[in-house]
Amino acid sequence: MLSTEQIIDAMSEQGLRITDQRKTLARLFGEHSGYLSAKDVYEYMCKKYSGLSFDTVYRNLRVMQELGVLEQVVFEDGMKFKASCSEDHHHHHMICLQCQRTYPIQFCPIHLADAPEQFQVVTHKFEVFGYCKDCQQSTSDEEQMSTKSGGGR
Amino acid sequence: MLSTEQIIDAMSEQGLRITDQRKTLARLFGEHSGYLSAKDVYEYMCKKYSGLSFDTVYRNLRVMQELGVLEQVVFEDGMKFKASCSEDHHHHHMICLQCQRTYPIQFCPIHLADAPEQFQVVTHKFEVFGYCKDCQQSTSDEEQMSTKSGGGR
DNA sequence: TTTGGTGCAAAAGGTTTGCACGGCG
DNA sequence: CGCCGTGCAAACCTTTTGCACCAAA
Repeated sequence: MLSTEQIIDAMSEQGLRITDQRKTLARLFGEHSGYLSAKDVYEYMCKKYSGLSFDTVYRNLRVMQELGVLEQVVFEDGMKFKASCSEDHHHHHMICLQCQRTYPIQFCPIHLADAPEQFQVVTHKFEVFGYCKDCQQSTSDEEQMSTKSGGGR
Repeated sequence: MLSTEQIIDAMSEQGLRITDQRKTLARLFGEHSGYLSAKDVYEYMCKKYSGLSFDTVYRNLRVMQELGVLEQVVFEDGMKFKASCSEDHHHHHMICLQCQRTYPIQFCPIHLADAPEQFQVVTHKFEVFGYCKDCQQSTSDEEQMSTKSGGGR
C-alpha cells in the first residue's frame, strides 16, 4: 500500500499543490489501511480544521482517486476510499468488517469458473469479508483512528 | 428465477394487496431476468400509469425485497433489483454488461482462497462481468424491455 | 504574481417520510 | 367497510457546481 510520502510525492509530481489539508489527507490514508467513507474523512479532518467544508473533502478525494493514489470502492452503505495497493500484479482482497483493513489474496478464481462457454468475460470481482486477527478477540473499538470507523455494512 | 406467478403468490400469501401496479411489477421482474434500477422501473411503469410517483416505486421495490421476492445489489452506478433466484443452493453470477441478465455459476472459490489463517471468513462476493451469447454479436438495443436498460456500469 | 485550493452557498440527484384520499379485500 | 396502497409534497442525505477570496509555488 502506498505510504504517506509516496502519496505526497505522486501529488506533487502531478503539479498539485501540497496544502496542509492534503498533507493530512495523505497521512490519514498512508497510515490507515482500511476503507474510509467521505464522511469518515470529513469527521476526522474536522478535528484539525475547524472551518472545513464537505465539498473540499469530496474534491480532494476525487482528485486523489483520479490521480491514482486512492482506490474507490462501492459498498452496500456507500462509496469508500483507501490508499492504492502498491502491488503491481492482479490480486483480490479480504476486508475486515470491523476495522475495514484489507489483506491481499493472490489466488484468482476467474479461470476456474464454469462459464457458459458463450459468455465473453470482461472483468470480475472477488472479495472476502470477515474479521482479521486483531478484530476477532478484541471487539473493542481501539483502532488506528480514534474515530469510530468500523462496524459498517 | 421466480416466475410472475410465484412473485404474486408470495406477495399474496404475505397479506399484501395485489394492486394493478404490483401485478405489473411482478410481471416485469418475472419476465425480465436482468438487473433494473429504481429509475428503470419507474420509467417502464410510467408508460402504463401516467400519474405514477417515484416513492411508490421505491416503496414497492423495498417491500418486495424485504419479502424476499426481489434481490437488491449495489453496483458502481447505484442500486439495482431483479427477481430472486429460485436455486436454493449457494451460487454466484455472471452478469451481462449489455442486457444485465444473469447466469448462475455453480463454482465457488471461497475455500480455495489463500486466507491468512487468522482471518475469520464471514461472507464473500464473486461476480463475473462480460457479454452473454445474445449480446456479443448483436450490440443492437433490442432487449426484452423496450426501454434502454443496458450499457450501464 | 499567478494559478489553483478553499469555504460558502446553492443545486442536483437519489431515497425516505408524513399525510390525506381512494381502492383492494 | 376498514385498512393498506397511492400520489403529492417535502424532507433528507450524499455529491457536485459556481463564485469570490486566499495561499502555495
